[in-house]
Amino acid sequence: MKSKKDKIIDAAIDLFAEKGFNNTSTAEIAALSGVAQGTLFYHFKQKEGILCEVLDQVLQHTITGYDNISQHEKNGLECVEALLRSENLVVEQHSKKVTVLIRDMTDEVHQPGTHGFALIESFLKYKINLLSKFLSKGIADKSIRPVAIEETAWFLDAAFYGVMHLKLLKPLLIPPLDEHAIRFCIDGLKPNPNLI
Amino acid sequence: MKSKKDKIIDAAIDLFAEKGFNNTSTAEIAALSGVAQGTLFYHFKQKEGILCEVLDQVLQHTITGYDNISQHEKNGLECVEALLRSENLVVEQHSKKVTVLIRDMTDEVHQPGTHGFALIESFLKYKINLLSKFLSKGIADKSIRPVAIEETAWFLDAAFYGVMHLKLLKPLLIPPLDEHAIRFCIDGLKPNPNLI
DNA sequence: ATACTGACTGACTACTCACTCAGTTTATTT
DNA sequence: AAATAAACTGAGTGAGTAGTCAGTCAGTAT
Repeated sequence: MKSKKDKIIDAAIDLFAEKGFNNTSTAEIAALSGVAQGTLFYHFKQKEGILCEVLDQVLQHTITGYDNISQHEKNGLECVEALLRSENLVVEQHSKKVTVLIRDMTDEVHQPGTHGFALIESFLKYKINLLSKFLSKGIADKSIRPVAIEETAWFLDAAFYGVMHLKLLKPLLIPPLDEHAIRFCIDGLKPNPNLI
Repeated sequence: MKSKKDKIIDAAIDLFAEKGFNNTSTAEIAALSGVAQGTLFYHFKQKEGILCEVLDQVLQHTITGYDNISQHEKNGLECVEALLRSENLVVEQHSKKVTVLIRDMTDEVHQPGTHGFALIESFLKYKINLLSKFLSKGIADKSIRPVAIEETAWFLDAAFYGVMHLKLLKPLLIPPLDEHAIRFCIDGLKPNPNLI
C-alpha cells in the first residue's frame, strides 16, 4: 500500500504536469492526494522539495540505465547509441515526471547554490564523462569519425534535451522524432570519406 | 527618447532574466522603470502581456533574419547553414530577451488557445517549411544526402533549441558549442558513401 | 476659453498561498 | 499497559501581489 508521502508525490506530479508548479497550490495537492495540508510540510520542508524528490528519482533511473550498458561487447558508436536509447527509454517510462522537470525546474536549477542545481550539475558531469569515454573509444576503434570529443558530448546532450522538450511540451502535430534523431546523430558520427 | 512603455519592457526583461517571471512583482518592474504601477496595466492588460511583447519582438527579428538569406546563389546545404547561423545571430544579439523567453514562456506557450501559443505555432510552421524547402533543394542538388525531410527539419529545430537552452540557462563551464553544433549538423547532412 | 483626450498616477483592495502549530491519532517500544 | 515517538491534522496567519479606479495633467482641437 502506498504511503502518504508517495500519494503526495503522485498527486503533485499530475497537477504540476497539467498546470505547472506555480499554478498549483499546496491546498490542491493535499486535496487530490487525500491528506491534510500540514502533512505536506511534515514530509517536505518546502513546496519545492517535491520537485527535488522527483528530480532525484528521474536522475536515479537515468543513471541506472547508463550503468546497464555493457560496454565490452560493443564498439564506441554502439555504446553511444545505447546511451541515447537508454535515455529515451527513461523519458518514455517516466514521461510525466520528466515533463514536470523540464517544465518547472528552470527557476530552481537556474541558481547555483540550490540543491537542485547541485544534483543536475553532478549528473551532467557524469553523463558528459561517459559520453566522452564512448566517443574516444569509437574514434580509437574507427567506428566514429574524428570529432571534438567534449563539444560533441555536450552537443548530443543538448540535442536530445531539445527533442524531449519538443515532444513533451509542445502540443503540436510533430512527427515522431526519437528514432530519427538517434539515426541522424549516429549516422553523423560515422566516418565519411567526403570530409577532410 | 524612450517611451515609458519601452522602459517598462526593458526593466521587465532585466528582472525576468535575473529572477524569473514568477519571482518578479509588478511593483518591482514599476520601480525599476520609474513609472507608476498603474502605468503597467495601462500599457499591458496583464503582467503576461509583457512576455508576449518580447516574444513578438524576438520572432520578428528571427523572421527578418530568415528573409535575408539569398537562396539563389547557394546550394541547399549552404542555405541550411545560413539559416542556422542567422538564428544563432539573433540569439546572440538579443540574448537577454531570448533568455527570458526560454525561461518563462513555458506556462503560457504550453496551453493552446493563448496568444503566445498561436504566435509560436505559426512561427514554427514557417520555420519548418523553410528548412524543409532547403533540405529538399539540397537533396536535389546532391549537397545533402537523402534524409527524411520533415523529421530532419524538426530535429534541427530541437537540437538548436537545446544548445541555446544549455548556453543561456546553465551557469556551468561548457565549451562554446555554437560553431561545433553547426559543423556537426552540416557535416552530418553531407553525402556519405559509407551509408547505404 | 472650453471641451475633450489619452497618458499616467498611486493608494487601495480583494484575495491567494506557503507555511505554522497546538493538538490528536497511530505505531512502536519497554 | 504505559510510555514514547512518529505520523498526521486542519484551522489559522501574515506576507505579498495582480489588478482596479477615481482622479490629475499636459496637450490639442474647436
